[in-house]
Amino acid sequence: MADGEADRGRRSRPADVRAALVAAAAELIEALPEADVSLRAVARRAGVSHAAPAHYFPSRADLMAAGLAEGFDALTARMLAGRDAAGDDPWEQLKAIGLGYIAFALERPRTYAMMFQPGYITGPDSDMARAGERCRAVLTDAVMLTRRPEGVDQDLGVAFAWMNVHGFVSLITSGMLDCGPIQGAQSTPDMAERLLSLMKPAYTA
Amino acid sequence: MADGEADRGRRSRPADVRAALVAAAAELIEALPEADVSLRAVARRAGVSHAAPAHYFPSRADLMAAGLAEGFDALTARMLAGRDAAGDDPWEQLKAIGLGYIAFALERPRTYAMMFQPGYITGPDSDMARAGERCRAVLTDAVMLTRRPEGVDQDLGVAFAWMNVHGFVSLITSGMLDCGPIQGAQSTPDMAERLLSLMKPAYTA
DNA sequence: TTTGCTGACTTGACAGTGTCAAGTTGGAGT
DNA sequence: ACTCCAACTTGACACTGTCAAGTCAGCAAA
Repeated sequence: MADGEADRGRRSRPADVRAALVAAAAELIEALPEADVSLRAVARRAGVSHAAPAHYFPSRADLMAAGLAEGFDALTARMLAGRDAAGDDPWEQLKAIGLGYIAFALERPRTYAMMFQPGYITGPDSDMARAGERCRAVLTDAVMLTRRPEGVDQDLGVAFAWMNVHGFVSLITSGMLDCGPIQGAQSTPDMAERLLSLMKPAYTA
Repeated sequence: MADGEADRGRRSRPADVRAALVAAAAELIEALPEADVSLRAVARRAGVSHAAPAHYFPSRADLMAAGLAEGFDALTARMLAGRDAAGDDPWEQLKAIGLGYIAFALERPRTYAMMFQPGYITGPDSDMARAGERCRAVLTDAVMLTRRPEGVDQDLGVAFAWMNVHGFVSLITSGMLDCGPIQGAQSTPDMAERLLSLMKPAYTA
């Protein structure tokens, strides 16, 4: 992205290999169980030797973190799309953000689960941590606009909203929660909508 | 446990080795990151050869599942202890169950996280699945006793409560949520109490 | 007592893994 | 033309899960 000349190289200038590795990692993260996403499998898919990743990433965790940072950015985009499609009511906007969040997590369950796996965020100033921070900011802004009951400060409101959507998708994807047999809920999105509606009292005056 | 004669064997009758393996697995699951809990490390800790586990468990996942089933039972016990220490009000009982749930998860974070990792529950009639079912039953019973607003059926109530506590502890243990900087919350349990209180409108008429 | 058998492991091997050390190579700079 | 160096590759090591084969105590039958 920094330099524009992309014409000269026959193949694989440094930036290309790095980008290919990250892209391959992102693909395999969604395609395979976490334990099977090996450094060597990523290298194979990117068409480089098994030790090439070591030149760009100190360890397997760092390569995974690069792929997961893209996941956070995609999640952020989904939340923003939901918000912008909603009306002007702060609560409706917050709910739309939550539904966008849930939609992303259910579409890319393995990526989502791995994003929250401890061990991949190395430090508070890593790419992945900053991507996560941008994601959180969307939620924080939306909560800030709501008029909450007394005692529900902004941080509490953010925590409540986040733990609801995160808990929901985690239970679904881990197979603990079945939306099928639940009375009156035809589908998972329908169930998500009904559940998020239960949060309303915390975000309306 | 099934047979009483423990005197004859010089050492390691079959039940002993199996139990030692499960106990070693449960210990290592809490002591080490998930990827480091290897079949061989468990076997070493139990004092048997690296292939001994294969005689009792078809694969690594099955051995882990046995350790995690114990985790579900401990979680169930914690929830029951919370409920029994609470008063008669159904909502207070439900909240106490939630706080017990959270306390367990924060005390044994790695065990808890692994319990919800997909891939360890092999089938609906596995030991681990049944332990999970017993755990869920405690929550279901407590929700059943509450008087909920119209439209909040029992399944919806169970899902809402579960996703709240599960989401909370998952965000905490994955480092996404810090209780430190949150206004007015001195500690994580204090924060948990304030957050669970936000669920009250869904469980009171 | 000897024989044969079976369950409960152990030993050994194989392919695959993350990571480190050393080698190779193609292009830029002088 | 020569040097130099980044960008890899090759090779090795210890470790992993799983399978095949071996060992060995205890027991039933002869």
